[in-house]
Amino acid sequence: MRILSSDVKDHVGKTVHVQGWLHKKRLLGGLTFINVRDRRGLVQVVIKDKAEVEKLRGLQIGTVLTVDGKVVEEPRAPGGAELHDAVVTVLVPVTDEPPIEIDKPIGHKPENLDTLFEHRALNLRNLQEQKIFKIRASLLRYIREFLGKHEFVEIQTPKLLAGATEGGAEVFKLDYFGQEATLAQSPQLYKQMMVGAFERVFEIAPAFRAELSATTRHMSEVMMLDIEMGFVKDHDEVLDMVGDLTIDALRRTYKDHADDLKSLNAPELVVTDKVPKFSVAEIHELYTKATGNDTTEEKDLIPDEEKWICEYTKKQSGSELVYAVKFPIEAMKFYHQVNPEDPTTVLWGDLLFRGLEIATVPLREYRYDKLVEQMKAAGVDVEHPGYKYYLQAFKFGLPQHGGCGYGIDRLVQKTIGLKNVKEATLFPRDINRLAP
RNA sequence: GGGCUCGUAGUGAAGUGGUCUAUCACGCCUCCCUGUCACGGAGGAGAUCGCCGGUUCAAAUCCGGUCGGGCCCGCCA
Repeated sequence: MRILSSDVKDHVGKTVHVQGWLHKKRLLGGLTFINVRDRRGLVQVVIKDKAEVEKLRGLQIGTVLTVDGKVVEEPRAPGGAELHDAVVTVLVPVTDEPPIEIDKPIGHKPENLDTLFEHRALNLRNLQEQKIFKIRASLLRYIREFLGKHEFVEIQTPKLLAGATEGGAEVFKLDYFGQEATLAQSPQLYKQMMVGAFERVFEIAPAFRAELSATTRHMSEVMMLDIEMGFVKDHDEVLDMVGDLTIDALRRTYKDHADDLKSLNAPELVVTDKVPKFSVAEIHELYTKATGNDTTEEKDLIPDEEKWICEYTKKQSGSELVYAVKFPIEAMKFYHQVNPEDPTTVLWGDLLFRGLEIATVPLREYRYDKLVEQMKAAGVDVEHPGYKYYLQAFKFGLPQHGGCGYGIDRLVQKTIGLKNVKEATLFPRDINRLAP
């Protein structure tokens, strides 16, 4: 029966069978140490028999093997135990030298990332690199658990669309049996329709954007968390739900992955029980006053402002999370709700974390006539199949609702403190990478 | 779409007109080594300096083009 690396120490005195990959060889003459890697980590094997060592001659890191050996308690061994009197059986010999080293921490300098992604399948055999994606998996689990507890139904919506989208980002176009289709840049319209069925829905799925952006925070394929909830009394209720979700997921991650985060040099988490809110106008004013760089005419926040307000809030309120709310009407999309208390702004908030926008959190226009009016004003063809069925949901009754589009890759990036969003992505897609 | 930058063994770096017949570290190969854990020691192989053209007595080094990266701005579910 197979014993996993982390359980070896529980079998002192017994002979156990481990399976894994050859991770490291250290030959010291009459004594050889090898590390075997499995899904739990590493186990150290001590080999004295020359014939056993000889089985590994010419075999490279990555060789798949089994080891049968006696578990010996040994304070000098990592984990406190190791295998002795080992019998090695090679299952899949690897003779080619790997193109990158996998048993040492791999540098994430920007100019080296291309090499890492080129050899991603091997690079992810590095235990340090794996931690990023175990943390990512946990974040997603905590998010699902939070939303499940709050009675959100997880849905999946189509990614092949009939051309129309809610506007904004550039879309990928493709041939669909002779007609033009696009790849979804967001499940926006579908999740709103589903409020009419389930009240509260969410989806975790890829979204595709064809922008020619080449920055550390953009990719062509991103993992989006989309949430939509009905019967909300105001914008704050939506902002708080998304804020609470984020705080909960971050706190749990920092608790459960404390060691991993530390070894990845993640910053200390500084959050409060509620995410502080500033209007865009307030941020422009504060930033202009503090830096002398006048942004009061900007419709959106500039990247430097996003960084600045995060640092400001961390200092003033002890929160690395902050909301920018009440965006100017010039920036609105047709599905946003205009602020009834100030028609020059829309009820739309951006959630910022450690200097980066990670989610947009608006309240939707739910009144059919008002929505049609806003769509027409935006130049949208309301008879187009991409919009017709969307409007049907409103015509037959949708309550006031709001939600968010939330960048999972960016959340992972910022949680760990990675410089580039692509480092938080298994196989990133950008303007010049489509493989592996 | 605009701007700025970088391409040197498998990997990461040094070298920015001549002493470069290109240096170092890791990895790889051979040998030595009984407590390694970035093991140590001795030796060895491995690079037409991204590609094309130009300037020059002389180009990894300067210039132009090209291909491939990176970073920022714009744009942005």
